Order: sequence, then C-alpha cells, then structure tokens
Amino acid sequence: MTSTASLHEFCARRGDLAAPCRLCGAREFNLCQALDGGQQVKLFALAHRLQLGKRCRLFSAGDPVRYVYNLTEGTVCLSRSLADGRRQILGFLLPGDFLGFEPGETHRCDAETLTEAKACRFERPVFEEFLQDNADAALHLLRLASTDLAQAARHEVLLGRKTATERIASFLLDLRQRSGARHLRTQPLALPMTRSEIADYTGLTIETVSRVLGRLRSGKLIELIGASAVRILDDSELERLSGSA
Amino acid sequence: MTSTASLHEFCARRGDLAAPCRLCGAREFNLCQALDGGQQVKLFALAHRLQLGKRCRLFSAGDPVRYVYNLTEGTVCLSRSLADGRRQILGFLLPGDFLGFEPGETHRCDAETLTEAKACRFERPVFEEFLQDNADAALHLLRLASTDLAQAARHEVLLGRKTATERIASFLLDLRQRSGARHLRTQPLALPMTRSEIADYTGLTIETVSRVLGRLRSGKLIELIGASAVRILDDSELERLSGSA
DNA sequence: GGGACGCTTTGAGCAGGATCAAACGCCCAG
DNA sequence: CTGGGCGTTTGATCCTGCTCAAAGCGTCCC
Repeated sequence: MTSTASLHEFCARRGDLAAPCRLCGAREFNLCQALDGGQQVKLFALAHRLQLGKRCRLFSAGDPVRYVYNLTEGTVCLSRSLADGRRQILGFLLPGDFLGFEPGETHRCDAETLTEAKACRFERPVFEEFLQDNADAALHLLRLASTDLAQAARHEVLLGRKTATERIASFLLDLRQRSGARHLRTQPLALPMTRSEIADYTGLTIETVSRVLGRLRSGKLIELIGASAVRILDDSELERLSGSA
Repeated sequence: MTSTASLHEFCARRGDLAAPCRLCGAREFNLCQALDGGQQVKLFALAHRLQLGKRCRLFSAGDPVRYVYNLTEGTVCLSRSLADGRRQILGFLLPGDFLGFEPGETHRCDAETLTEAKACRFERPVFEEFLQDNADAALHLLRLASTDLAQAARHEVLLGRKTATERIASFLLDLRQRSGARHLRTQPLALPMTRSEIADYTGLTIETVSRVLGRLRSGKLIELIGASAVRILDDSELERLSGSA
C-alpha cells in the first residue's frame, strides 16, 4: 500500500511518530481518541492501513473472521441476505465506525465500500490482546458498540413500524445527522448509495423509494441534485414527517 | 428485598462467600462466567439484587441512566415507541442478558418484565469503574454486546425483508434456540408475551399474528397449548418456512 | 363456582406498497 | 459528439397484511 508508506514517511519527517494517528482524518471519532500517545503508537504498530476502491468487498457472510476494521475515510455498506437474494442493509458506515467485530468464527454479513475508502485493519486476536492490556480502549469500544446498538434500535423501529414516507424522511435526517457529526458536507448531502441500496436499507422497493423522493421534491421539502445528492429545504417539516424518534 | 437477604445468609452459612455467584441460576451465561473468584466477590459487593414481579417497569424512555442490569431469572421486554403510540419491541431478554448499558445520559427505550424476574443491578459509574480495572470483564461485555448486535441484525432482516409467515416462524425458532441455550424448557415452549407483544416484535398486527399461528396449527407444524405455550411439531418445515438466516 | 373482563380468534372489506411494464435521462466509452 | 447501457422515474394493476367488527374463550377474582 503506497499510501501507508507515504503516510509513515510523512510522520517520520515531521518527527511525529509519537502520535501517528494525529494525521488521521477520523482521529476525532476513532478508537484512538480514547488512547494516550503511547497507546496510540502501540496500536498503530498493529494496524495495517488499507486503501480501498469503490465497490470493494471487505468480507462476505461465511468468511472466517480474521480482522477487525476501523473506517477512517469513505462509506461502507453492511448487509445481510436471505438465500433467495432478498437483502437487508443494516447500515451505512462513516469515518470512525468500527466493523468486523462479530461473535463466532465466521462473518454473518457482507461489507462493501460504496466510495473509495481508507481503513485501519487489525488481526482480531492481536487486537483483542491489545484490548486486554488497555481497559480504557476496551471500555471505549464498548461505548461504540452501545451506540451501534442504539442505532440498530432506531432502525428496527423504522423497519417495523414506520410508513414509506416516514422511512425515507428518517433515513435522510439520520444520514445528515451522522454525516454532520463527522464534519462531512451536509448541504448538499451526498448519497453515495444507489436507490436499490436505499430500498434495501428502508425495507422498501426502488420504485417506492423513487416515488417518495419525488413527492418530497414536489412538496419542496428537498431538492434532488442528480441522483446522488440531496439538499434538505424544510428541516422541520421533514422532521415532522419522519415520525421522529 | 427479602430474597437478597436470604440469599446472602445462605451463602454465609455455607461458607461460600468466596464465590457467591455460584448460587446464581444464570452463572453460566452471565458476566460472572468470565471472572475469577476474587473478581466475582468484588463485583458481587457492587451488586444490588432485585426481585421483580410480573409486568414491572425497570426503566422508561427519557429516564436518566442510573443503573445497568444483569438479568438472572425471568423474561424482560425491551421496546421503543413513537409519539403516536406505535411500538416496536426490540427483543425479549432471557437470563444472562445485560440491559441498560446505553450511550448518553437518558434511556431511549422501555424495559419491563413479562414474568417474575431477578436481576443484579449496578450503579453505572461504579460498574464502569469496575470494568476499567478488569479488562477481562470489559472484553467479555464487549463480546456480549457484539452478540446483541448480531441478534439485532437478524431482527432487522426479519422486519425489513420477511413475510408474515417467515416472521412468526423465525420468532418461534429464535425464541426456542435462545431458551434452549439457557437451559429453559423448550418443549413445550413458554410464550410469556401476549399476542400484542409478538405483533410489536414482528412488526405485524395481533390479527395477523393470530391468523399465522392458526395456519401453522392447522398445518400441524405447531401445537398451541393455551395462548401462552407452544409445541413445535415439525422443526424442519418450520425452519424452511422461516426463510432461515 | 360463577361472572366479567380482557385477550384471542375469526371474518369482511380496504389500502399501502409490491409487482410488472415501459420510458426517461445521465454518464461514460468510443 | 454520439450511441449504448444502466440506474432511475413514472404508470397500471395486484396482493399481502391492515382496519374495522364481532364472537369466543380462558382466567382470575369475588
């Protein structure tokens, strides 16, 4: 990975080896945030920096679990499929999110980049050993996991109890909120996922997704910029339509 | 709490204070499993043993987060509701399950016992302090959280992509599997939740739940024993109908 | 043991979103 | 610049599961 090499060189030149993660775009949100300088150096030594293209598979359901990943740049899509091909997208991961930490020895879902992306990859056993020696890091990761769990709960409400319009409104507001929290551009808001992926996230069909977006557009609640960006024009009305929560 | 007192007395009489959790019905599945004797004693000293009646609220959405709980006996229902009353049940917790570990300062969901239940309750800051000193425990809790996350993922697939029949079949098989793993009776399998709660778990209505159960009964896949127990008669067919995964 | 309430079951009609089908338009390659 | 292909939009029809309604039944309390 040329980028790893150049990043490392850059660190060395600046005499910044004590905290290489300082150069990381996601350092504010990452695990690293909870580590002191010495721990960061140790963790960085265990990391393999990945540079990934668009539509690149990180792992698939059934694969043995070898690594855990910390996404630092780009968007990743996590999904699970039934035998007949029906797919449920579990979430769209943004910089700072963790993935791959699963119970058991095989992955139960698929992970694929939507955009070009960067991630720190760790061998799972090595990573767990690190956690065993760094209770702070383990506790921080536990907090990240509980945030993921809360996010999953909101998603379950969306899938189980919301109408099509509420689902799309919630999806847009949630994506904007999470993007904003990572200092990504929110106006216009990038939609790196296809309509099919929005459908598989919201439990709808592409036709319904398209129709609802069309209705929100004609209602002047949003403005569609091509197919892969959106400008939210009426926050409070969209919030109201989302069913909140 | 009379039961707390009597349990403690019982420990003392047997000279078993070194590992009081040995008497706990859920010791095999609990956090305690990952602790050595000394850690168990320390943790037990932090615990407040709760004895709860049926239909007893542990906490509600909006409450400040004060405690975390480790369920040791009984069934607890976790749910989230929208402003207009629509409810999504997130899960039915069984002995050994953790609850209450949420990000932020207020609970985002409701927790209520379905049956009489027992739990160990910990003050959250005290518990976090314990984790900080016991990386093993923190790591174990992280594994529990990742199991919850995997369970949530299965639930998202159920809610987003399965038909009514598949949802009910999946619900029954999942409940049986999880009950079995806790050494609870699985044949017949107790259903401590009402039809309304099954509906709010599966994202259906009570009428649809009742109709699907009726169809499974007439198809001789299950036998209903009153309204709150079921005997699974044809495993493999039910498995097939569940859409698996 | 009897009564009443609440949960569950069953039925009839309806509707939101799915399916099937076709046109549109953006983006990229040649 | 132009053609092709894929992703998206729009339209017509269908069907699964919801809503409204009422009867059945278990259980719990008196």
